[in-house]
Amino acid sequence: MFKEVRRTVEHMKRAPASADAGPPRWLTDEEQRVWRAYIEASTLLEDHLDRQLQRDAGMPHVYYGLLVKLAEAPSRRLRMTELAMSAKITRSRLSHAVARLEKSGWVRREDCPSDKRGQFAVLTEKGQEVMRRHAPGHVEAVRQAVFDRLTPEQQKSLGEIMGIIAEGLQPSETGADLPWLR
Amino acid sequence: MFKEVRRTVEHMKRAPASADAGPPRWLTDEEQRVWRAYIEASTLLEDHLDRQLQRDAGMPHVYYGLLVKLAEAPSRRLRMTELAMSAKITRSRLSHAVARLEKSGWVRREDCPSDKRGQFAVLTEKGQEVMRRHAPGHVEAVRQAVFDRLTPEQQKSLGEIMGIIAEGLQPSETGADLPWLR
DNA sequence: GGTCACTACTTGAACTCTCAACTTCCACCA
DNA sequence: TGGTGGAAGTTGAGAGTTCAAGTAGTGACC
Repeated sequence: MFKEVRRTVEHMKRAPASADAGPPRWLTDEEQRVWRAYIEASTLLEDHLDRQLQRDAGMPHVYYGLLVKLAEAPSRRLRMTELAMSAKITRSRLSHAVARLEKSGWVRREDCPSDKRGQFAVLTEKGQEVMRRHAPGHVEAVRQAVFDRLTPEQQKSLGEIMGIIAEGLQPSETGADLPWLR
Repeated sequence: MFKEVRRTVEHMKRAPASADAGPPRWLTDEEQRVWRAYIEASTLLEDHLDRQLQRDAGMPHVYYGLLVKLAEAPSRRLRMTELAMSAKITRSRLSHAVARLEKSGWVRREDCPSDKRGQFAVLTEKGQEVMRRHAPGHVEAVRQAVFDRLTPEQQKSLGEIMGIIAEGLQPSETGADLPWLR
């Protein structure tokens, strides 16, 4: 992915005032193959699941994920920020999403009694019904695209690898740039 | 991810006229952990790279990927459909994207001499310049988020796994629902 | 050489997401 | 008790994406 760029860059003079840390650590050919495979698979997979869910359930994959989180939560309700955190998205994105899910009748908002700024997103009966109806199709799509194609070792590996990457992107330090704190 | 849904579904009567193929093959707890890790990592990673590139280079990650493809291509030009195929996106999405990249001066369109319906997307000098300037920062971001955290075995594994998934999502059959044929 | 199915690409509207305000409320502390 | 800084959530505008429909050109067949 960076080969041709490197060719262009390598004969370039280092900018004198540049405050970077040494020469760019380009990806090796093998690393490039891995990275390309990742980009292609994740692009195709997200497209595939979005399309399946949009067609069958009338919502994008992320929105479906929000309903799942709510279904898993005690009393099928979660504070907005908790939900954003759990879905790894910004509160703004969530606000818009919940507005739309509310319009579809699958989620409703409730005020938080203990904190007047707070809002709960609550899965409605209609929301549960839509999940019952479409969960099987969705799991099947995930299976076909991912689990049916991987050996148990590869599945284990995938979980470990993605766990490491996810962890690395949400450092515990204060001031970390996490979507739900933006 | 599907546990609570299962709980709701399992005591449900099978719809008599349903034309599905047997009971839903729910994900096991372990599969759910893997899937959740994948969703979280890919969400966070795409957010991270989008943000880095938007801040530094003024474009989203996908658009940057298009410039990379063009930089790698002979004469730094590709037919629209080839580019869409190589980036795994729809031609419509690409049309809009190229329109924007053209407005920024990083890409220009050229007519195809041999097929009057055809268009080339061509990386401009300004486009090459923007890549020279921002490739190092982007590679560094990818390294920090992914390669620096994985062992060589994990990297190899990741490449194989994502290769399998990508392959599975672009079957060679005619009539396959591929984004760039939509 | 006419027509017809198909290919290449674009377009506009509806939808989603980002970014930067903005409102409201909480917690702390003087 | 009355600031004040930060937290919770929303909003609107602009950017990006999808979907369905459109234009225009190709090529194969009769």
